Amino acid sequence: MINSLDWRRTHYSRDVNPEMNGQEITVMGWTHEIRDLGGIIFVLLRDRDGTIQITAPSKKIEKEIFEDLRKIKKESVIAIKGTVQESPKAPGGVELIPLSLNLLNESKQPLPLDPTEKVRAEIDTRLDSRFLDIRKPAVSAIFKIKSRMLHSIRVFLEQNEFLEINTPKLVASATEGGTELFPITYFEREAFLGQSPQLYKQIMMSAGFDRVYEIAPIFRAEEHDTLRHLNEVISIDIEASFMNHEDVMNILEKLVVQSITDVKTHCQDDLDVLGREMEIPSLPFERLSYDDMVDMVNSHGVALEHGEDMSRASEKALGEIMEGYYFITDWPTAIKPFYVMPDEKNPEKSFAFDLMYKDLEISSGAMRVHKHDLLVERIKNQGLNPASFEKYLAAFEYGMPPHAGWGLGAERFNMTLTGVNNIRETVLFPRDRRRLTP
RNA sequence: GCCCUGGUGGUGUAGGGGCUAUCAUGCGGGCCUGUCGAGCCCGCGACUCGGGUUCAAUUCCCGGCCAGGGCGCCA
Repeated sequence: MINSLDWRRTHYSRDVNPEMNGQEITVMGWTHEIRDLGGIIFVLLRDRDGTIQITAPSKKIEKEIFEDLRKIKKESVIAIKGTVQESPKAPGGVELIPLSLNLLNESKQPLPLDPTEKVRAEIDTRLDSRFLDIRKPAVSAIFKIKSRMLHSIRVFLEQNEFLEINTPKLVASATEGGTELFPITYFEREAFLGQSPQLYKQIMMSAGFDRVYEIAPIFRAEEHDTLRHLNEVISIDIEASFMNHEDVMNILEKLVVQSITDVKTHCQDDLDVLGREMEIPSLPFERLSYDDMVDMVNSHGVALEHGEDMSRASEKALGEIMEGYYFITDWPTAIKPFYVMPDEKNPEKSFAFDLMYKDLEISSGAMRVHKHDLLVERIKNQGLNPASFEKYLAAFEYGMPPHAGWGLGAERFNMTLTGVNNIRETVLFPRDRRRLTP
């Protein structure tokens, strides 16, 4: 038996088909299952995209390979050189008859969880041994979809003339208000992990980059403990000049539809593994005003005052009424951040919107205040100190164009694509209230 | 942060004041040439921690730790 990487993979399991009958190939991966029937051994070799059956009849292969094969432990890393054999009895109508076996690395036993899922493990156990958990097709499917989702979003934004930017995640100020920040030590000073690229992407509007996007982590030190919050998530942010809230809503809904279409086209196998039937939503998404939303929630038996932010109960009620993706618009100015532009005709209401999927908020955005004096007034009204926004406010004094933007939660969007109900499922190594490893 | 529930072999579970602690999967060994949740036989492996009640605690009580669920928080 060989034990070093002096071969190279010629095919992934999914590339092998019955038409390749007789061809000699090399596959590499993990031993998913081993069924030793005495005179014949079946090994399921799993790689990134599937499995292929290695079939070893004792009479037809070298005795040494046969003996080595029967000793291999589950989840070991192997490479097999073999001959493709068309066979109606094999899964997928094709199997590989081994000519040579290369044990690249043996796995310890017993395993901390079962990658074949005969016995399911709890999320906590799974996250502790995430490397093994992700070997399961139903888990890796989520991340292949996430990869495609992010790819399609980048393609869409580039097609629409957005420039990718990178803004700092180490920030000085804890004065943006709202969420709790994670304090860190920055040499002799205190600093924080960034909660949002909001202020920086707005500054870029003044810098003349009139369409920007960033896909990057944001950090929030909230002690929340729910299925839809984490302390580190990926935010997909855009900001665009010479646009209002309607313009960026149009961009957002088109982006969502294009991304769904792309995932459906390229990740059908992964969607199948997840048992996910994807429908491509039609455009435009329904626009529901905040006031109408409150009335609908109330008439569904859940109390919500006009002017109040949504409770979980009201989100759930709305999720029972509304289908798929929809916007909530015309939010009360008072419950939105200072940089959101009030409607000049009715300053109680703002040009802010949320994008919902059933009962889950996946994005929020707005047309922004671009006039310096109004912005200062809004900062004061929210009990914040304009002095701590000095560097941000300066960008508004020398030609800040009107602009709008939004932030889309990558994991929450991924949840709507994959149908998983725990946001932890959509992050390789999630960070929540208690978990900081692996 | 609040409320509820739980913590039993590697994993997932049943149970319960004293009995060899149940089952599945797994792991180790054996048999088996078409398995595909393979099958059959033999074996291995566990009561979260501290304190209390009791003749006796894995079981009851209190506390800690950890986890699951719900809510709150989430510019």
